[in-house]
Amino acid sequence: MRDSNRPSLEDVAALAGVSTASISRCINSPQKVAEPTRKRIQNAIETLGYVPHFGGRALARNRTNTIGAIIPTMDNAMFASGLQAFQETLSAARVTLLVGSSNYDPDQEFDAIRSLLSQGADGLLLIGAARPQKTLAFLTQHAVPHVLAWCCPKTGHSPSVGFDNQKSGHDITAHVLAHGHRKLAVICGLREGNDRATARVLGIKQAIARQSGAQLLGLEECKYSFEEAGAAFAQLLSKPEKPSAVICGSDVLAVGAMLQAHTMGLRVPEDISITGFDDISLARVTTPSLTTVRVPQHAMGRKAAEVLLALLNQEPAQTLQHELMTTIVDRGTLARV
Amino acid sequence: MRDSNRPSLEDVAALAGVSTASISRCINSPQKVAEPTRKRIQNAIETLGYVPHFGGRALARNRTNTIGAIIPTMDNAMFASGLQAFQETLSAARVTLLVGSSNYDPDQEFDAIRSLLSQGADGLLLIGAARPQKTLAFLTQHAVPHVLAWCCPKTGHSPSVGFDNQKSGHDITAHVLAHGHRKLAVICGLREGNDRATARVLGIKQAIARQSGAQLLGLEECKYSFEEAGAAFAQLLSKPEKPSAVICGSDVLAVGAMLQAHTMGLRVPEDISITGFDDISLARVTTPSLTTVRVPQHAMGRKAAEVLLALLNQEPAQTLQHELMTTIVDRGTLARV
DNA sequence: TTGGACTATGCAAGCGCTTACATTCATCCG
DNA sequence: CGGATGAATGTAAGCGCTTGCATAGTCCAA
Repeated sequence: MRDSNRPSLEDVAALAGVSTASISRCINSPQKVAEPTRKRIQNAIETLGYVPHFGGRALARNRTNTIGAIIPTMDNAMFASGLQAFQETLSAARVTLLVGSSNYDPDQEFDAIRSLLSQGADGLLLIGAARPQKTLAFLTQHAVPHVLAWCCPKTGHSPSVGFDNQKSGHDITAHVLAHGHRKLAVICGLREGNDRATARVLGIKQAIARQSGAQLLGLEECKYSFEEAGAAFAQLLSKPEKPSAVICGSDVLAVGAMLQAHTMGLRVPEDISITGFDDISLARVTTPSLTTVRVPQHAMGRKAAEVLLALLNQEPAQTLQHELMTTIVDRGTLARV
Repeated sequence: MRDSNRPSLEDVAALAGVSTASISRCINSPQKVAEPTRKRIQNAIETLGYVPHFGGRALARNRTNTIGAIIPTMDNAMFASGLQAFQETLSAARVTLLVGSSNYDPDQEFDAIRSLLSQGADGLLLIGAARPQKTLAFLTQHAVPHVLAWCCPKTGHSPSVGFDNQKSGHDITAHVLAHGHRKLAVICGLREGNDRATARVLGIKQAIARQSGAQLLGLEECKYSFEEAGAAFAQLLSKPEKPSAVICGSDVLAVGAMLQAHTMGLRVPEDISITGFDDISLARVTTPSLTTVRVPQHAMGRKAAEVLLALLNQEPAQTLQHELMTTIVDRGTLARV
């Protein structure tokens, strides 16, 4: 069982002629070891190519310096740069990132949570606030340090770093209304179990309700793919009364809609306006480029890491909810009517 | 030190009235435990909410069931879906993914390798084959099971799953030449330490060399950003002799070039043809959509995971180098001349 | 009835590291 | 000069789990 190749503390100790305790101290708090001994130990470590054994360390310390992130999927630029920033910040603090994905499925998320914890994650990054009771109970029972991101829950006592999806949904809609649109339609992601999508739609509806004369002609839910969004768009435009603007809950949806509009021979924004949400790189690239809501992904990822690290170090938290601001990026897909 | 909240094997054993060994067996090889005992143990586990301690397990088994992936950055769709497939495949095998990033910097990669290994990674996924001697020596010294992806090295004895970057570069260039273009220019990523970018350019040059009358008017290297690619494009077109086609080493570069072309009032492909590489979702979205090289990201990620898992399970490897095929996706940015 | 072959379970020795406590030794002050 | 002080190092007890081996029980064939 003992892997003869791998040097252990004991081997280093033997070579350096000190006890294992000194080696351990030399690695973890060098100032506790006298200069000459330290040098001798360093040498021994180098010659043997010693790397501390993770299991032993984790067992003794009861801490792994590992943090898990569970995101719906990496295959959507929506989370990519946030996750990248998260990882970089952790890495700077010598903490490693474990990744799991949920595919927007609460059960898969639950599995991933358990899996990452059983892999020793000291804490977790989770997307959004809504989850089944079972999951919440589990998090509570095991007292899992975690932070919620991409959302900004007004209730609950989990720390969070995110933005107000509802308000942002409201804002972009108000912006569309301010451009004179009154007949609106919406394409959003599947809302079940997805509080961000739900909140965005809520905000959209709210804004519409507040504007006299404005009406919501239709709302389609679909997965975050160009194809499904295209189909949803076609569906919305198949009705007798056509919207003048389609508000989308994500850039991917908006681009899918634009692609479909193009296929249908509709000009954007002359024949129909379309807005997105997230401001991923896609948004800059379409013709015309997409009017959308910019989400501070990078800042969110970094901040989430900071909050989580502070949590693990038992640093007193100043604030529980960190709300970042979104901004509307006016580009070319929203016309005045 | 003992975290009183967390139940240990011993607690479960006490509650179920069996020895810790039985619990362990019940978890790891249930068939070794009699039905009634198993039930009793299951119950005890549930009531206590027992989760095996990672450190203890890792120490006893000398294995973590964790695999590390080090990619240049997650913030580029180029790796996203490959990584997602990789993660999903691992997850199905109950293995967890650790992520590190290198930012295309060999030193950062080396750090990440050490960091992930010290975090107990049983194996590694690395992008590309070229790395400094120091890194190679480290991998050898520690006998790190690893697979290289996104490349297809003809030499070396590391298992790999990828495609032939040079051949693909050659192919897309031949395709451009077949469309009658003779005056070409290239935008590629920074080649130092990036064997994929290097190989692609090599293939491009090779194809040009093989075609009489064809010439490479210019080559610009830059980071994978729209802005830098745009600048590179402008630079290429500032020379007295203009290319009729610009071959780009990545879709991001190609899109940056297209954006810049648009700014400069050049029509694609009427005034200038542009090709990409990778076929990320961006490529479908531009107007016109991008003619590019499709890289089998998903298949590559899945296969890489399979190979790595087999490696860790000491399964005899049939093949060392898994070469997947790329295909040219003809869309709208390549004109005939 | 008895012994052999199994099966189910327990015992206890690690796995490699950290750390509280003990020991040693040099230093310094009264 | 003796003892108090404190720095440097060693000793050894875990941390929670796995697993080889020992033991106890069960069943069946001779």
